[in-house]
Amino acid sequence: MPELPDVQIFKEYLDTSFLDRKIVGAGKADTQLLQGISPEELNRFLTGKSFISTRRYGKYLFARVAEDEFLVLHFGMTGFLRSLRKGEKIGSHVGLLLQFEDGSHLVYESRRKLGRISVTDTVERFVSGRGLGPDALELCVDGAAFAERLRGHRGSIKALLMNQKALAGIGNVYSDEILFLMGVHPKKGADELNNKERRTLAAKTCHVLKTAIGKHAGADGWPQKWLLPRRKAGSACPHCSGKISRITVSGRGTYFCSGHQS
DNA sequence: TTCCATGTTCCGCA
DNA sequence: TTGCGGAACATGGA
Repeated sequence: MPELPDVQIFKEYLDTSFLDRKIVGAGKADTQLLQGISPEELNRFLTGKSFISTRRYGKYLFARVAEDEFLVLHFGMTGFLRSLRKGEKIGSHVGLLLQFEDGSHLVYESRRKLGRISVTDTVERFVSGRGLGPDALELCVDGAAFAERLRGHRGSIKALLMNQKALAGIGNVYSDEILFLMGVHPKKGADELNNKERRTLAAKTCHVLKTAIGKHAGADGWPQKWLLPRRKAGSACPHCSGKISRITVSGRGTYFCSGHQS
């Protein structure tokens, strides 16, 4: 589920398990996933170096291997990181396999191959090149600034939350969760919100992101009152007597409670 | 078989 | 000109 909280968990995984280990080879690089670099170039780029530090911005994960050299990972809809078990055969979904000097392996996997692997010299240049808005979690330090960021958009409130140019990191699942907990209909116009509602939306967004990260993006289970564990048409709403419905908003399958989200 | 799926990008339209 | 909504993309599972 690679939205901001999921990518944050991947970052913490790299930080605890793969920092400062020498890379001795980068293989199995899938050319469908590589952007602006060949498998051979990527291998040369990484071999002999190690991850010095990592940084997450929106749904992107940056692993620094030199002063001005970063590996950039984007996970698409189905990408994730894991280590290789001993003696495990490499499956066809592997998009990148990093071998470390100590014998451990890091695997980037992507079933639907919608992820992207690239390199950059600075995070800032990459972010501005993509036109990404401020990172949603970083905006949480300033509620007023966050609320201000939500002003001036015409489309639906759900589309605004998912718009990476307005706010980087939130996708389909967490935008539904935020609006579910706030009790707002996903098709409500973003320009219909008043100042107070924008502040509430900002606060609710931060609450959802931080809680999801605290729950290890679902590995520790979801809060009982959340939409996530019952993201299915016909499920009973834990807040009212309503039922969960599925509609399409901005071309994405959207789940909400027709009872308390109006 | 058909529909749906957590991602981004591109195109047409207002 | 700008921003929004929907289709397309690749692949697998229900």
